[in-house]
Amino acid sequence: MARKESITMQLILDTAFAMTRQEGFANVTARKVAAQAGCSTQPIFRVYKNMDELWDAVYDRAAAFFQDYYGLYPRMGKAPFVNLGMAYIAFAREEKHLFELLFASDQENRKSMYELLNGANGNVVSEINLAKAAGCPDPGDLFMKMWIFIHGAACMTLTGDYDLSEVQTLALLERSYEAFAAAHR
Amino acid sequence: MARKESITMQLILDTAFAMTRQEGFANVTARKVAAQAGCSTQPIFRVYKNMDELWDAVYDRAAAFFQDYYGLYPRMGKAPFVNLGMAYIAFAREEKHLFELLFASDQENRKSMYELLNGANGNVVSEINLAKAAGCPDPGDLFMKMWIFIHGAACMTLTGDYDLSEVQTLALLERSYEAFAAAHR
DNA sequence: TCAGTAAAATAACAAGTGTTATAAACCTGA
DNA sequence: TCAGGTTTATAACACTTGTTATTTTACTGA
Repeated sequence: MARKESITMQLILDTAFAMTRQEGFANVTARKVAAQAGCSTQPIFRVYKNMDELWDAVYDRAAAFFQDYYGLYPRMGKAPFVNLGMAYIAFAREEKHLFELLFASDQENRKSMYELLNGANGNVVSEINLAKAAGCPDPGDLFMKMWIFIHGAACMTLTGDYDLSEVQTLALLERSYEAFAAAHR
Repeated sequence: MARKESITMQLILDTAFAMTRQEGFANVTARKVAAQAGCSTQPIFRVYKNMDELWDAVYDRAAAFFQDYYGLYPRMGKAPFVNLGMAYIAFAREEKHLFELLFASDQENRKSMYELLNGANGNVVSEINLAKAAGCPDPGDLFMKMWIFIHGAACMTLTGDYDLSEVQTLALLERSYEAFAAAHR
């Protein structure tokens, strides 16, 4: 019937995502994706109506990527929220552009931070339950405080204003949790 | 000798700065500045060698603007760092684009966060001295923790993930200071 | 008054952008 | 084999960007 498809949606999304990881979506253009994928710009606009649709796809991919990243990140902290926070800060350091896309940009189609963190596995809910089980009277409030702190460290990483080692960060988060939790008693 | 200058450096910088305030420097183009200033693009490049130089000028102006903003911001907090933090967070809410330019972008010519905060008046140093006078054993460390927290809240306002009132924010910062300070004892 | 000179306006260039028209390539059912 | 239809490549369009010739304007010292 017709010519066989050689440039798949997969290939285009893979390429655009890889470029976003390396240089941010602001530097992803139709021609650059095409060059990287070894084709013309035509297949891109066959698969995605326009660049906005490609952005949506890259965004969803980044969200899934973060979920995987958290899933694979080693558990080193004992206090609630600390493991999630460690992964978050490491993600900011190692995946600057993805972090920006997901957590530090003000796009139209962006999900809320809570939605992204909680993901499909209910990461946040689990941690809040942990805090509740540990006897915290207001675990939601504690989460808010911890997350403001953690987000602050992550954002400072982006601009180079925070540069503590993993070990130091772990201690910082554990102690901050302790400080916030103590204030609740 | 020559024609009188009608488009001054002042006018161009004022215009570019006002536009940056409203829509961010990413949306400031030579033609748009010219249109706003009621002239052609030529005077811009007479005064500034290129757009990068204009960026530098706008950046310095923004830094000075933040200093003024802090100077005029009402003192409502008692604990060290709280007033500075309140102004910082309000600045993020009210001057989104300037905040981004100064504190949440990763440009080449950007100053460090500490430099910007401390300014010409030694704002940070004063606050650290206050904490020391209040008997804090490690005021530098306390500042770091407080500032991570404050920066987190400010960055969340940018993305709409933080939306507490001024009164609530004040209470949050005061209590956080207490929590961090208590952990130092 | 008028020549010289600096500033400003006009217009253009070269890149780079998203997107689309057109033409070539290629696969498959008949 | 070959006609129809889909995918792809090639070009092009329309637009925006920074930046720079070129020309016009207007001021001032003589």
